[in-house]
Amino acid sequence: MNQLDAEHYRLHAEVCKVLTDPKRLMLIDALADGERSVGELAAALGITLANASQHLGVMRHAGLVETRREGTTIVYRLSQPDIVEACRIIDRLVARQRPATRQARLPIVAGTTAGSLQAAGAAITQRS
Amino acid sequence: MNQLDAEHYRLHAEVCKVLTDPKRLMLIDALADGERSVGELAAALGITLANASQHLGVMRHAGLVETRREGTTIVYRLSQPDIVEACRIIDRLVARQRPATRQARLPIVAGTTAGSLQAAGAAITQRS
DNA sequence: CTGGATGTTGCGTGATTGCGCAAGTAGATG
DNA sequence: CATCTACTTGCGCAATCACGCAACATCCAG
Repeated sequence: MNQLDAEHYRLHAEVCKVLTDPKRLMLIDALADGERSVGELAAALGITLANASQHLGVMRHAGLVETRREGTTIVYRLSQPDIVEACRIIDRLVARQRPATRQARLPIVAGTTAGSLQAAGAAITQRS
Repeated sequence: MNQLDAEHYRLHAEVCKVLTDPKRLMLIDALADGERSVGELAAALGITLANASQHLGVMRHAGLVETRREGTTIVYRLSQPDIVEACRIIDRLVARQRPATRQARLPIVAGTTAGSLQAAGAAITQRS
């Protein structure tokens, strides 16, 4: 079962490095809904075009996304949709352990934002 | 569907940072089989005790492992076994894209090692 | 209390990473 | 060809990381 293959672990780590940046995770989520141009993605995340391009370049280099040219724009899509599945698992894992860290920062229940409450609710209800 | 929650993505990225190092991936695989002491793990990976302890410390800080004291030894176990599932997905993903990168490095078919041929075969047959 | 086995932590170093900014490339348009 | 739009890439900086080494902590035995 265990591979004991150092090279394999190195490549696995290499792929995980892509998931190391919040913006790249947002890009994956954005692309999970379908292909998008660099400009659309940059706008969606509220980052510069150059920055989006850099992150997408990293992802492309790792083989997680592919590009298609359409006129002057370049359209990105996930080439390994399975990665979304892996992200979902970690999402749930984070949601599971987030409430604990949240409580540390929110000693009182009262004035929480709608967003955080919603997130907490989702984490609890969340099964699937 | 999309969370659009920057904090969530930050935490997700934080967890993924743990998976960024080959040795930590090996530790996860080793712990997937059951709990082990630091010494056992260090020996299994062929690294120093200090190094293993450091990596395990990172994993513990991220909430992926927990410890139990047993005499003088300290036993680690996965506290989020789901992480193994996520790793499996990325494993398959890597195995799927490895042959491609291999071919780039092995222009001729002839003298390939048994290992790489086997890996390539597995990746092709693989379709689960 | 002494000594030994098992882990953990602090420090310094070399390497990697993310970012903004500016320059460069590629296709469309006039 | 000139120019505009949509991207990409090179550069320099600040921050983070992995590792070895050495010092420290913890538990057990005698």
